[in-house]
Amino acid sequence: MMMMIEKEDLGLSLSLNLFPTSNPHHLSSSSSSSGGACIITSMDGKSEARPLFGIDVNRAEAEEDEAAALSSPNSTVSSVSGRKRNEREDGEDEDAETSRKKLRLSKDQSAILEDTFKDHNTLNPKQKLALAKQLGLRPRQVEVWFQNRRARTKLKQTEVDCEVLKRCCENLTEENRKLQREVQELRALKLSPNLYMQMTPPTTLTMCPSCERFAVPSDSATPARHHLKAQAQIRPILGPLASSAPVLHRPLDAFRH
DNA sequence: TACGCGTACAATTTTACCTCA
DNA sequence: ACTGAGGTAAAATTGTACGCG
Repeated sequence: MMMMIEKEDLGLSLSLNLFPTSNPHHLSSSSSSSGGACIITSMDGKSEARPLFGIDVNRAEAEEDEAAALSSPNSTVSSVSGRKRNEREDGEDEDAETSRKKLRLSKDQSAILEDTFKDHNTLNPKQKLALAKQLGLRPRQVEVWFQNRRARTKLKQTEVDCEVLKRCCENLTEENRKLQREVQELRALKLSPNLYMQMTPPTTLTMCPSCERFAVPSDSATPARHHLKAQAQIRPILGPLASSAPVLHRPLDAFRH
């Protein structure tokens, strides 16, 4: 499974080239082969007669779709209502088996689509039509590819965002742990007053840049708004323990008891 | 304002292909 | 070597929402 995941990384749908073509536009299915078929022997040993590029579904209406793509850009589902959309193809109800054969894009097709997607992740009708023509696909297929590609991109981005948030959460948890320890240490110091009087200020003692005073327990009990803001601003200079805002003055709460 | 059309998107289904027992 | 089950990615479908003329 891992191999597959690597191979298909980020939807770079580089399918196995079952239809090796020397022709860059390779679409061996183009013109001459429309309606033709080849015998495919798959890895699992099955052999089947399969239209080149699965264009039984695809190729048949390519031309009429091209015509329709501009005037009534299609192809798109919402414009087909009233009857089942998978029946719209051809009108004639050929074998249900072949009516939804899935096309596997060739490497070249995928590469071209990817390149185009890099430039713009949506297509206007003219671009769609041109690309479809270039690839020997139906405009609808190009459209679907872009839709799915956008979905993959979004999913990937969501995963990245999730990972960032996860790390952020871990950092905050760790910092919280450190601050809790600090609180405990300060409490322990408070229990021995002599030591407490001689101690150096705690690392989290903050100074308000607007009034230039150190925050003391009484201040922090009813902090003015600008104090809170100021503390957040100067926090970065207070050392490694002070790296995130949400728990700003908590350690000082320890002095209240 | 209602309506039809075209498009994008989310969710889902279907298909092709891979790995492994 | 062959086969079927299970899993994954991606092509395709379906339903919905939105903007525009």
